[in-house]
Amino acid sequence: MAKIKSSKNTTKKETIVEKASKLFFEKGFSASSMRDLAERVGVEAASLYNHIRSKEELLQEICFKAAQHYTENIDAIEKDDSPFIQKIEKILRFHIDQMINNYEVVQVVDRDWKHLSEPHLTNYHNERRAYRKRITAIVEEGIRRSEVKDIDAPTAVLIMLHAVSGIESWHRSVQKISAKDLEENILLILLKGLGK
Amino acid sequence: MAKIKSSKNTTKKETIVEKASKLFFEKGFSASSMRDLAERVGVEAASLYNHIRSKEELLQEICFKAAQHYTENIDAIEKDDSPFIQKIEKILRFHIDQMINNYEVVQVVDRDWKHLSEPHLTNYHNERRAYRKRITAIVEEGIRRSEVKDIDAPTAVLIMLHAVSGIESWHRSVQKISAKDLEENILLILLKGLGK
DNA sequence: CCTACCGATCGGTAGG
DNA sequence: CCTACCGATCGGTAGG
Repeated sequence: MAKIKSSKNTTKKETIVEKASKLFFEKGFSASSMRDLAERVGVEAASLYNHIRSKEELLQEICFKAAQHYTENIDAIEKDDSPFIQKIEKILRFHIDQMINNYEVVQVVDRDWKHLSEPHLTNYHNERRAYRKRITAIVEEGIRRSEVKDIDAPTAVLIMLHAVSGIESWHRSVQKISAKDLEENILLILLKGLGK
Repeated sequence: MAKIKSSKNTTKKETIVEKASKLFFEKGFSASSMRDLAERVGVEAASLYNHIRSKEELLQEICFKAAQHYTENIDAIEKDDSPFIQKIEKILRFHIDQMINNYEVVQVVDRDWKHLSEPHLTNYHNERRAYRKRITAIVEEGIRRSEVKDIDAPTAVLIMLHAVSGIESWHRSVQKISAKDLEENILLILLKGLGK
């Protein structure tokens, strides 16, 4: 009776995953119930299972789709032949953009990926580590070429990725600066530092 | 029969809160059950309720104790009459220390404070905002005195606090640098930037 | 501190 | 896509 709305370009499953991203973002994966989700989608809880296999499959979709997106970006940046400090800038800009425009997914992945079950948990963990290693390699090459300060590269990557994850709360801030100003401020801080 | 171990300086309740911090850190607040916790404490689930009122009270204890600790630190830093860039450095060092030595609590608070119920949720939210405002004021004064770059202060605070939260995964890293090196690297990156 | 137990809610299935 | 329902587990209480 109450059918799931989905335009030509999105399947019903995609609609469910999208609603699930927002729900999980708001309540966290574990505290979100399939009845919660069903209500937002506009059907009975049992009906969801015609489109998905389980609650966890939703988390899998969210995590691995995001991982794929990240991998595609780092692929492009590695091929790029600009200076390494610019590669780092591009990585930062990508993550800032993601955090501004796709923050529900990014936050859910970061906060709840540990709730994946095996073998997905190990797979995801490996993808995550591989991704960070690729960024670390770029930072290390930047150091070798004297484009980047002589710092511990893994630490720098930790700082870069987590600093940007803070932008999530920018969405709720009262005196909001523009997305563009936010991006430039973050780049200035991370590339040039707070001190004068 | 199976009594809760507690040395002279810790009450049974404190022992439970400590075990709860570790459990919540590992599984998240919502996915942690009181039966999980009871097993770690070494008693039956029902016995926990002789020491605590509810599961949520544990989260309250964790969140507000941490908040108090943060407030005490910022109190001291405000009284301090060193240059503002050094105040910022002290704030960073405090948070780095917390993340290294008290990471379970810090992570639980950051990830799960939203699961507090009213009026605790609003109280905690206000404390959090007030704390950030006090740091923002310090950054702004640093800018006014030309000790800090002319950046958007609220953004700088977001970056500072969240960059440091990334250290949590340092605990699980394979090639671990020392805590001291970690701290100096983070300060170098945040105060002087990645670029050369 | 434990045994025994409660009502509520969970993820998910059967059958149409 | 819904109604009806299942077994499991949840936070928490009564009573000793």
